[in-house]
Amino acid sequence: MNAYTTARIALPPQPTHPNRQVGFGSAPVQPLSFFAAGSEIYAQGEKAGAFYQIEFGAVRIYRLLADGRRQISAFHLAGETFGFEADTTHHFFAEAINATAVRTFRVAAGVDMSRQLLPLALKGLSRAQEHLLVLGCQNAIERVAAFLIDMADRQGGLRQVELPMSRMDIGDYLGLTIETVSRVFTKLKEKGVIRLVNLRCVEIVRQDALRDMSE
Amino acid sequence: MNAYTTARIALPPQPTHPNRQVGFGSAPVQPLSFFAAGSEIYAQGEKAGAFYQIEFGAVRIYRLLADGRRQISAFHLAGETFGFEADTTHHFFAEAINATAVRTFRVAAGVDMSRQLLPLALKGLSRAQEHLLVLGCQNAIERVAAFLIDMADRQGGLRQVELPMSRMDIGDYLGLTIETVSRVFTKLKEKGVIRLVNLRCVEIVRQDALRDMSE
DNA sequence: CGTATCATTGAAACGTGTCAAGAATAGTGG
DNA sequence: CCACTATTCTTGACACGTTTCAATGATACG
Repeated sequence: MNAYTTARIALPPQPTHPNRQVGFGSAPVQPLSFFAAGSEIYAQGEKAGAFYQIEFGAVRIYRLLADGRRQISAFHLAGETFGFEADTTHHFFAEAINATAVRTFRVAAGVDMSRQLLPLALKGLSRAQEHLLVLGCQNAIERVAAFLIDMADRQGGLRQVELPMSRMDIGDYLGLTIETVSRVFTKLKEKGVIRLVNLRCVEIVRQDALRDMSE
Repeated sequence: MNAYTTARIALPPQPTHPNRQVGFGSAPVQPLSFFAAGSEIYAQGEKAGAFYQIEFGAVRIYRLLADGRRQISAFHLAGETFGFEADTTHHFFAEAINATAVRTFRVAAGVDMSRQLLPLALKGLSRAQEHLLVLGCQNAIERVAAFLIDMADRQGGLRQVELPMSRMDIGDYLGLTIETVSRVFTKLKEKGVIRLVNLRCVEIVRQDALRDMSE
């Protein structure tokens, strides 16, 4: 058992269904599936064959190395889509970060979804490549800055940015330790670039400065 | 002018055409285009709208940061396909590493290529995500080991692996400096895991050991 | 209110980067 | 074909950034 599988519940709309078969099979209506914070949406090695759109909440997509190191390849927020694979098998884990609802779209055998999936795949590819640039070239400050800018943009460019994930998640996404992430937040705060409204909410005080830092 | 744009020629089959319009427009036949070592196939910001299959040679796909740092997001070898984008614009540079010939497939306006492109996009996504794991979690030795294993697998799993790219290219791909790449090669050599046949050719002496290292 | 979890901060260790020199390789012209 | 030159690669010493380890502080939960 590891820290990522804790599943606590206390949710918005409906009671949560840890059972992730909810909504599968009944093709036309695509009902919602609910996931508690930390619960698994799918696992590496499982059979793929559906994609998921987030109604509310947030999801982390990750892989594990044999020794437990974790790389989060993407976060997905409300409105975004994830879960399609090159293979018929999932190569990643998907977990709800918070209380999350997803709409599941099963791909029926024999039905060609290329037209719908290609833009999603290309979007994912584009994001992954952007992330490669960050991990391959940038130092801790630049990585955190890029992350905050990205989160802000995806939340409509508001000054207040919600961070649904923990420092550990951010670290595993950016290839840094939680201590380094924490130190960078402190440094950005000291420079007056951001303000920590609370642990999970950042106010971007000087967006220009942050953008400069992110490259 | 930078080191990456040197274009020297002395080629296999036909005379090289530095003009990369060769083969475009003439839809049905898809003739070959030739590129000298270091020459550009397309640039960031250019209009996209085609994809390319490598007949022979090797290609690097990369982005640049404002200060000149370069992230190579992928290498492509003979038989592989690259060049499609989420957007109508290229977000990357593509350069021939060596003397290279590519077959260009123009996507005519209004024609739906989703069915053909989706598997390619998913393959690219899968590769990018694998690479993310390497850059996000692994140290220098693990990165180089993973790189060599990948190159070996893509060349049919032979003991002798050709490395068409320079140490600088490898470094920019793995998020390391050329010095670190060089030191890791030396260390792997000392451990008897690889043998440097010459600068651009590695013999994998103990594949098991290398695979262990790559994770 | 007490306890577990998560985040911050500090000091020291480690790995990789930087800078500089020398060796090997490839390309050029006699 | 050989020597000359430019480029690329290797190696070493040192600097720097990030990680590790450990302790303290803040926050969420029962």
